[in-house]
Amino acid sequence: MNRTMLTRILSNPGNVKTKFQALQLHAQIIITGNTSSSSHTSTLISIYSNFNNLLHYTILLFHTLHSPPSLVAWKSIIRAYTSHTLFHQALYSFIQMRGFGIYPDHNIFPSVLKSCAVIMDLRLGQSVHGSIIRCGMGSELYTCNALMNMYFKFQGFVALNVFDEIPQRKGVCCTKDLSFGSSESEIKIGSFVDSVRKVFELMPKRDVVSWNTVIAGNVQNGMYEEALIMLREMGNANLKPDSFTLSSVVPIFAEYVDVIKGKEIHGYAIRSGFDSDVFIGSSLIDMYAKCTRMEDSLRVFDLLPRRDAISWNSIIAGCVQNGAFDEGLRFFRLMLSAKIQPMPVTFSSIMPACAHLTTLHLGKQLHGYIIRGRFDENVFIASSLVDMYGKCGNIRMARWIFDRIESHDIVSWTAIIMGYALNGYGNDAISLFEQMEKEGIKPGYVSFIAILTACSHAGLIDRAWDYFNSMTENYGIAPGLEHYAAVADLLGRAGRLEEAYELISNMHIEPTGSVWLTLLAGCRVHKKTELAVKVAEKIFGVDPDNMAAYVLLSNVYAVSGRWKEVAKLRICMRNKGMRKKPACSWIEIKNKVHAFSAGDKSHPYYDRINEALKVLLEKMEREGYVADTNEVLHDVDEEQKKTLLFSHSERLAIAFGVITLPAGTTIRITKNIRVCVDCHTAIKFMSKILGREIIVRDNSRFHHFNGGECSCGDYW
DNA sequence: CTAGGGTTAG
Repeated sequence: MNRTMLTRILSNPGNVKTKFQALQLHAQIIITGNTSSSSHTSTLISIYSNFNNLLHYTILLFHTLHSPPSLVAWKSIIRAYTSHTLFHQALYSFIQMRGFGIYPDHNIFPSVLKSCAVIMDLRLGQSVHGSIIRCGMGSELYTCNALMNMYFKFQGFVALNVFDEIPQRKGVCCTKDLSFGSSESEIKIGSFVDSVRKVFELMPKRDVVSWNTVIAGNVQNGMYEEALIMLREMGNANLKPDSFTLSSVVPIFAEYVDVIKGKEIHGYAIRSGFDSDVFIGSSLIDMYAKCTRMEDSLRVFDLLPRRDAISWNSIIAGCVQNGAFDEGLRFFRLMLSAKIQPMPVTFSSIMPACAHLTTLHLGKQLHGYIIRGRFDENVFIASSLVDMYGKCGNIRMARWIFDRIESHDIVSWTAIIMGYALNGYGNDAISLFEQMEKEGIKPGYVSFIAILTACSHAGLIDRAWDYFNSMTENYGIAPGLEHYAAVADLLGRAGRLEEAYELISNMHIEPTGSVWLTLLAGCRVHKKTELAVKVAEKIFGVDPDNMAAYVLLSNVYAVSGRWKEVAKLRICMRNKGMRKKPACSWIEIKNKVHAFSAGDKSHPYYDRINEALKVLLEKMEREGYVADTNEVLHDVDEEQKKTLLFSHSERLAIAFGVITLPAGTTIRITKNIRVCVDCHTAIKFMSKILGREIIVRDNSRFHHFNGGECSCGDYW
């Protein structure tokens, strides 16, 4: 190859199609001794920068330039850095280029603006905008699109309240190095949406990307109505929504829980042939799931021709959010066997399933996976681990992980406080809450649920009122159903039933059946039949099929011996097709869950369990245990009542734990309804006699039995 | 030759 041929090739760099050709060309330049020609080298840099894994050659060549790099060379190196997500380096090169007095041309600005947007350099971004205007590029289509995108990213950044961090985020980009723009320009918080509007309005021509950028930006900043207006205007401008538009718009209807509108978009996507798009698919899966339409969600997932990590995340999160925990776990396993790498969010989505199922072994397994994948430093994941261990009753592990989180945010604080609350350590929860406030973290809606739960489970009425009032007065948070329920529950169980009734009657939002239900439970504990009937009527007024209310009311009647009423209720329930869910307890032994229901004789070890219970009972009675048959709500004689008590599901599960687990280890069981008074007393005796910790999780909390005491302080 | 999208914990 001679010089003329070389020049011809280099004058038409678009002809270089493969990496091999590029390398060959490089060799030719060296062979023909043309290395000192900076125009040849610049062309080669630009050729190299088009290829993905030739970044090192690009950089190397760039630094061998003898004379100051040309605009082509600068653009190539900036483009190469940007495409390798090395945004700081890209911006540094841009600033250097300006330092050489070289004027950028229109097609370099989009990359520069993107880099500013990614590394959140607000100052440089605005400064580049100034120079764009001064270069007369202020109405160039691509540049304007990139500008609008950048300003929307900035807006989101400001909304996150992390504005203080900006000086540290400057990185290598020091504004003073810029030879253009006002280096000390003030950043006006909240003006970024206005900046977008200005850019958008001044655009002489807008394409689909312009509209998509504005629509997506509005959605990401929570301005849904504005986004929908823009969608309509886009149509008026005779531009058809594409797959990008649709996948930005679908999340709006997920947020609005508007499945009708969501389906409309879905239909449009199908008609336009976008329904196999992974992006749209994922947002549709999420939208249907948030609208509790899991069948539709699953169908979209099944019909996707290609599934990436995000489609898997969406379906897993959807299942878990809708309470289909086993299904969620199934998809998680399928994801792993489909060889799709889980992402940090995957764990955050699946963890609540372990927390709800209290499958500690599964949670531990996931924790192991997280540590091996080095995901454990992610705050999201750490918080969900704290939550999971707290909800599985392993408060020590929850605390251990909590203490290892570098900087605690509101979510991790709330998770640990809730952990202590559920496990009956009300005072620890309160001192953590105070510590959180001291460290300047403002408690939010959920934090108050946690602290009120803590007060409720520890019987701290005055503290609860203090927090309940301070929530509105000091933090401007209006109490929601959960807050009312926690306080009503506390008052109810403390016997202050009239006060609870007053509270619920004067709520600023309409009370639901479940709020009244807490009071009904209080009536049952304190045997207040008249009030119970009144409360039950309130419940059936808003929620006629509330089964828990039927069960509680029938228990209230049973306590006061009104068996006729009990029978009437039973018939009523049967007519409504309701069946009382049988009491059931579980214990996990060697990763296997063993379930027991009261009087259940089906377990293969039944004889040994029964024997163990008998031995235990003898020892308990010697220690002073007397069976309390008051709580047996069946119209039977004393002896039968005792037999019924002794075969309660929690006792069977504990006895099975005693005969299978090594002596001294903790026995953990889960029960689907509240543990009864007599079993609570009995388990206290058991923990003392056996000299081991027994942890019982019922449907609302944990009981840690140790040395004859329970963490709930007999208050539950 | 440069620009835009989906999933997340209490």
